[in-house]
Amino acid sequence: MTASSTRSTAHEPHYWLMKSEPSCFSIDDLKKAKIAPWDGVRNYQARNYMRDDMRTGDIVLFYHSNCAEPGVVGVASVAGEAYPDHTAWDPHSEHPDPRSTPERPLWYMVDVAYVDTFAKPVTLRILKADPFFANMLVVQRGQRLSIQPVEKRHAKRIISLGMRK
DNA sequence: GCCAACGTTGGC
DNA sequence: GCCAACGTTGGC
Repeated sequence: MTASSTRSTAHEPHYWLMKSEPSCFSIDDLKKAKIAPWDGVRNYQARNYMRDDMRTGDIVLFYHSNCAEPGVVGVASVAGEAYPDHTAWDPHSEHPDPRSTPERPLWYMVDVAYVDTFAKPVTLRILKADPFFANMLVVQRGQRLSIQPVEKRHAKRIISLGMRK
């Protein structure tokens, strides 16, 4: 084990669920963009996941929230490690925060790359109805965190459900 | 549109 | 450090 190997060698990807309101940024928007910064996160826990725990190649379950059929609609991947969210110090952005400056960034983001859109969305209703998913964060009452770690077994099952015609 | 649950703010 | 008030999230 060399000093550089901890981060630079291939590792088991981690799995994440990332929420977006489709009226704001949908999986179709990501498909068109191919790769996009996940900006605007203004929650410390979600920031910490992006800044401290996400690695290039991690798998993202793209979740549509606050819409008619909330649920996982496709797959993306983390395209690079976190960097300062410059929209925070832009007073004209959607989520300005004057506490964050280029010298002392408060908020961070990662780039996310489009991978695939599910043939059939795996809706929150489906997840809640299946005991296999019972301890996923997203099905817990009152869970609002917009970026959540997901167990590999849950991610694998959701992806296989979603890909099924 | 309603509203419960949550995270943050700020007075004390 | 407590906690009430407030703004936000997000399912329904």
